[in-house]
Amino acid sequence: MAPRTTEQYEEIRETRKHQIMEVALKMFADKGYESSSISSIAREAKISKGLLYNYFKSKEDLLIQIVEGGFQEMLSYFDPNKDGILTRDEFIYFIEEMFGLMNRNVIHYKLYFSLMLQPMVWELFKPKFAEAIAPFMVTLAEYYKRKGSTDPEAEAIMVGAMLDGIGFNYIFNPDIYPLDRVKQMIIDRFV
Amino acid sequence: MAPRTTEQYEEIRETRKHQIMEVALKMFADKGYESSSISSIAREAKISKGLLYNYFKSKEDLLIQIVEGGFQEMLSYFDPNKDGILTRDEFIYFIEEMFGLMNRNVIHYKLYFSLMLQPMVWELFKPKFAEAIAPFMVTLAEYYKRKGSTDPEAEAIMVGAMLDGIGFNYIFNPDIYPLDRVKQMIIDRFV
Amino acid sequence: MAPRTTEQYEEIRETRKHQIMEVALKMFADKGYESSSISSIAREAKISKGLLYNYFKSKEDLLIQIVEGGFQEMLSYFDPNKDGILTRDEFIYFIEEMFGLMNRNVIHYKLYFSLMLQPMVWELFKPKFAEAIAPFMVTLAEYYKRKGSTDPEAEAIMVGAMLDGIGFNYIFNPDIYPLDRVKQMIIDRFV
Amino acid sequence: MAPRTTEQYEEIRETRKHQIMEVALKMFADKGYESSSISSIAREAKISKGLLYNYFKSKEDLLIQIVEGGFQEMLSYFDPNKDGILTRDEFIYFIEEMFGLMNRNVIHYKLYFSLMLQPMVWELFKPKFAEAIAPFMVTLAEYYKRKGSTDPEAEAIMVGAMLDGIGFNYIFNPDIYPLDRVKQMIIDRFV
DNA sequence: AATGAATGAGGATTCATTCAT
DNA sequence: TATGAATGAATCCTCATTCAT
Repeated sequence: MAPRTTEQYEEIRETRKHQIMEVALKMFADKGYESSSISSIAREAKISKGLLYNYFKSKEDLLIQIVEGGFQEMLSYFDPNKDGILTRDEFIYFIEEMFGLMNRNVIHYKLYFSLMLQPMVWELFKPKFAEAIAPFMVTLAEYYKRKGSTDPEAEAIMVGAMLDGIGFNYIFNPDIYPLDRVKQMIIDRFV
Repeated sequence: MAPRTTEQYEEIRETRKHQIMEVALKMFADKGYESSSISSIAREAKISKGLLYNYFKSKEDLLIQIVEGGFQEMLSYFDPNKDGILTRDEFIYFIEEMFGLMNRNVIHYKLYFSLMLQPMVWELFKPKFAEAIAPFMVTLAEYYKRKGSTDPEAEAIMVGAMLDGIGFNYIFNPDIYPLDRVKQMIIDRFV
Repeated sequence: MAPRTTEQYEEIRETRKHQIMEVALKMFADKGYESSSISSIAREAKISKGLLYNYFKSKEDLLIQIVEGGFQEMLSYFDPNKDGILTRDEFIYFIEEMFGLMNRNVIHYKLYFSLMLQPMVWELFKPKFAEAIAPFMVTLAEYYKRKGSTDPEAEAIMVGAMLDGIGFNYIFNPDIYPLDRVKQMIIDRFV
Repeated sequence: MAPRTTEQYEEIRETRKHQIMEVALKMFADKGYESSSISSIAREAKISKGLLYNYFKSKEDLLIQIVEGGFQEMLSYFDPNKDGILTRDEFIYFIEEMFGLMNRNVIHYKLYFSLMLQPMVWELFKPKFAEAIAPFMVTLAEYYKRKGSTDPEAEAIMVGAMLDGIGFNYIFNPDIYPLDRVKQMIIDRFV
């Protein structure tokens, strides 16, 4: 057989890497970062420990790559047209997307929440996250200001907290959580 | 010389125990249960590892005692008169207490949130926690039903999520979080 | 470079495993199970503590594998043709083998005796051991019955005790113990 | 109340000491020396750890005192009239005593056997023991020589081993072991 | 004489990481 | 690229012993 081309190798590498990251994501989210051993991740991914270190230079590096991988998608839903003005429809769209995202990526959410509570790890991601959240909060506050709220900033913060809280609760019982009804309730009450 | 009296020993034990629990609570909340070693807790508490085991029969026992210690106070604020009917004033009182509690016990909150995300550890507390929450959600749903909500259950769940979310956000920036204004907003909007 | 083949790994494992078991057998027999630390076994075997756990999942597992390893040979000498009837020649053959075994495996004997006296450890082996001994005692009692003994069962028990006692005494002074002469004496007196 | 006299104190000390030794003997014999902790011995004896160290300067010292305490009685039965000549009646008397001793002191036997197998501990007692056993073996060999045995020394060794073996077996099942029948068998066959 | 709090060394075990092949 | 043997530091925990009271 002819030797593989560089592209083929590159592709194999990419596949393997995702395969490992997927397994690791699941384990980190399910059992926690500390409680997931490299050995068990490698075993689950059906590769050797040595090979894993060929793709990730450390356990922490593996975590970072997983988190950053899922991060971008999530951020892309904050104020989609980036004009700083949130219309009613955009807000609804955003809520819809937010819940859809939550639904599709429970496991990522679980991981993010758990990481947020481990300061040493969270320090790594906090800046990026804060940077992405801040403008959204401003936009949201302005939305409520236009609607004549008595304390637009507090209202924005409250809505932000609510979304966090729902995500937080949802990850524990994704199967029975009435996500759609809660979504509707938010739209009725807060848009 | 005569040995210490039972009371003297009792007092020493009580003091030491609290000293250890305080240090451990802080470490567990700050770095997570798994990442906090018995060695570091003992070092921080300025005692030997061995002594810690004189007071707690295992690391898990230490955690349990810390969590259960803080649990009681928290539970006492759910529907104070226990009649299953939540009046407007009781609801406001509850919200006020909830926020006061949050304020005074940030660190306990941090610990609870972090525990919830460590499935293997959370198993230990989930039952008690669920048992305590359930009646409150029922009571809350009935409150909204009486107010004529279109979907009382979803509304109760949403409020629950919001309180969780606020707690969650608050623990990250207790110093600048506008807890009072958010509290007022909740009372305006949800009571 | 290519990784080792499965066979190469298999061979390494087999070698190492025996190396560890040999050292551990000696230490367990010499100093007792409780008094032999994994650290010292690893040191003696010139490997790291960690590696030992690559081959045995616990200290207890190490012991079990050692004991069961030596067990099979020993059992194969009880009533070789398994018909439940012990002829004079078979009895002599058995005695001969028993002493030969003792001679070759002093250290295993020493281990067995020492294990029998550590109730918590012995629980692990007692059932298998009893199971192996019982039919032999029955066979032996029948042998003496056929010979017209007044109390065949007591005689069988006595002979069993004697063999135990000889083993027990022998392990303390294997170099000067007159094993052959005692063997002859037994054949003269008890066959 | 009048202060206690020196004798009274002495008596209390002696009582306490025996109380501790009795508890410790039982634990050492039942669970092994290594597995019996000073804490548990003190707890069982209903005294404090500190007090135990008031009577015995170390765990090893406690063991030594226990063993030496029980040693004397046992030794006194080897060739009672010390004349070096064993008559048939003396031999029978000795056997009887031996079995009686065994019966009354299973627990001491158990401890001795277990100690014999821990060389580091046994070194402490071996000399005394050997010293006591040797003349008995000589006497016994002479007894068989007088009876015209083909190999008196081997026969003496065999009988010694048998007694050891019976003791060894007896301690594991004192309740069901047919001590009397075995004793009778020995007298029939070896006296 | 008596207590039990306190220590610290040592025990079994786990695991991220390295490396020869 | 791929393997898993090998390491050693760190983990939780136990226990003989000391000591202030």
